[in-house]
Amino acid sequence: MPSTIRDVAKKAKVGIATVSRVLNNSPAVSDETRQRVLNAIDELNYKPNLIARQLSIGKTQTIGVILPYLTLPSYVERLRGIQSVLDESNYDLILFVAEIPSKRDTFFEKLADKSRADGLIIISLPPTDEQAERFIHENQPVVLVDAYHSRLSSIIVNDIQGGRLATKHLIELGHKKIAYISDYLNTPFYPSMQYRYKGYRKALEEEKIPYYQKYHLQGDRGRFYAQQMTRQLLNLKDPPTAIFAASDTHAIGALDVAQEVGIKVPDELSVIGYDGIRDAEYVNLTTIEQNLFESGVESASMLLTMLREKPSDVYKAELSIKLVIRNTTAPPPNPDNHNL
Amino acid sequence: MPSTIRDVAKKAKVGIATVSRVLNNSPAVSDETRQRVLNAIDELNYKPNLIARQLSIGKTQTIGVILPYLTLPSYVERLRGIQSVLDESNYDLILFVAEIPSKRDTFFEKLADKSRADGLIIISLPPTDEQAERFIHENQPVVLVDAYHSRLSSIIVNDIQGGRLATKHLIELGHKKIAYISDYLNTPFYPSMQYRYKGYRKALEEEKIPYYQKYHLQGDRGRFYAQQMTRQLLNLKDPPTAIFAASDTHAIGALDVAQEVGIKVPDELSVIGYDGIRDAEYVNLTTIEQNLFESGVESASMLLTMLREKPSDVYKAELSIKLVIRNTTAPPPNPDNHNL
DNA sequence: TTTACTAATGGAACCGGTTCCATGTGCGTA
DNA sequence: TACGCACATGGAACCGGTTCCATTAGTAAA
Repeated sequence: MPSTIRDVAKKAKVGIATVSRVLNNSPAVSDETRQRVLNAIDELNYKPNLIARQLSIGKTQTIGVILPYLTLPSYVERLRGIQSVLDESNYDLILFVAEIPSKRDTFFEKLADKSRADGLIIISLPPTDEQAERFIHENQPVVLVDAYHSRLSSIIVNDIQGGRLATKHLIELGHKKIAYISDYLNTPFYPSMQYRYKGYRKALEEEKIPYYQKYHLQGDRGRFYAQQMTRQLLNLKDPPTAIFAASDTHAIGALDVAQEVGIKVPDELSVIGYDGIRDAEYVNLTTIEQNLFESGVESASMLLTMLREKPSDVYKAELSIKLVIRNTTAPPPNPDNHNL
Repeated sequence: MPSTIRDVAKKAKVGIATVSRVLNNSPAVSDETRQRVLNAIDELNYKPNLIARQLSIGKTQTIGVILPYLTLPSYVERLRGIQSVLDESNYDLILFVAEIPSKRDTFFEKLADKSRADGLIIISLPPTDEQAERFIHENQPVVLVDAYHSRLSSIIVNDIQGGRLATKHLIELGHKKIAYISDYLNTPFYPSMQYRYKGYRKALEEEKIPYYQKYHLQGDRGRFYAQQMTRQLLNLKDPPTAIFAASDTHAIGALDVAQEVGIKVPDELSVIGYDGIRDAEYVNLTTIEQNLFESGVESASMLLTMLREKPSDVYKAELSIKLVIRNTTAPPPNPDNHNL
């Protein structure tokens, strides 16, 4: 029913190759012929068939994005960044949400070859060596965000550094009883939680602050479980004076509980988050800000560059982080712990 | 480089048609032949080319989703619902975010014909008559969510009813000074805000509560502007005793300000939201809950049904809403306004 | 005037699947 | 024994673009 390039060619009394040239802005067409073709296109209300074009040139003009969750704002922020770049390009975005680990493997498999997407952006889902090998073998360009593999390009944040920075901030304020709450550290998703934890341990060690097992809690993902962990911490005989939450979502859960039980933040309890989601600003949360939106922008730009230039090496970029001090951290309540 | 159906045919010593039959589980292949083909596929590590298939059958196996923002949780929730259904189907999801109105038109135009997607789900972006006509003419299946057009299928919420319900709840608690805050009502996005407002007016009228212009504020989208509007309301000489916020995001902004200026919710000020996003539960917000995730599920299911059954009529579904009473609404402070 | 080169153009092959249609084989039935 | 039919199967055409290559015309150089 819809008209094809051959209809246009017939109407304009030219060959199909010429129509194709006009469509692709080839200079090798005379102005007069071009105009005839354009008129014919107009009259027939012709729209080129994208699929046919894709088959012919062997590209999908599509970028696949794979991420673990849509429920957490940090992923959505990254996605927004990606989307904003792709929107300016000729690439469409297909979205895959791998809420359970088996999906991740399915998606990796499904997208390994180029038949669905010309390239992939993978957020917080580190591929196995075997999977990475597959991408390389199939020549499928991949950019990892918040995940790392030596053979693939990536945009990462120095989470050890970030964890250290957050913990140091609390130590400098005079805290000694510093808790760390996070997702389960051994999940395949969100490996950065582990690095943040390493940074936490490192800072404690450097500053000769003892580490207490009881101040280190892990739980299921999300604000609700962060609340539970916080309750547990605050119920200790010797509760922490500060909580380093491995994500802003965790931190907000901690703030919920503080408010609920009437503990004043930051006077009685300091809370520092990590990520820099929008809500962090709203609740005035001190946090380690990694520019999430920017990480999406960077990853998409990197991938587009790779598609354009087909580099033989992988790209590695590290995004900067910064400590943003707001109103949820302060020196601990008992003055004998203060710095001078 | 990758092997094709002809390679497989050669290896298995069969015709290409037979290979195709095996790929498509046609019963018209003998077990023995089928096995030979499967072995060949295995040996060659053959993967069918999706694009070629799409061109051949004239379908993209892709659903386009167009939504205005990724910044607000309500859209993301709907998207999640859509995603969860599509994930179980053979359809991929291409995402288009129309942050500015001109993008909306571009996307509508780009996706009007079937060359990029077999069907569309459009969230909160009502098409013009002309655009709707275009979809119909191109035979492009469309499901609108939180938007309405008589000639297109849609999943809507009775927002007038919802606005009425919220307002009545406040009135029944004894409030007479009830404010309404929302986005600008005349934006092309999020037309439901208007209906909620109508419901608000209707309830006031029915209960013979006077409407005051000063209690009706509009502003830019988002929590921040909701905060501003709330400050403005609370600074009135005769401030409202209750605020009906047109979205939970607005309501949360209102709660921020109440806390900031030390006004107790719900004792001194009642706040009711609308939507039922996750955060509403966290902050214990009384709200009109429309099942956002469910609306996504429903729209995707509807679209898949349409693709399967090619109905001549449009589908219209209305999702139910319910009042969820939590801890942000209570009778107004001065007792003389109470019900008996 | 012939030759050489460039510019504009058309036809055919190709991308890798699906599917229509023709062919061959084996079996039951008249 | 001949006929008809169902079942497997293969070949070719097709989907609608892109592109290689050949052809023609026009112009500058020899």
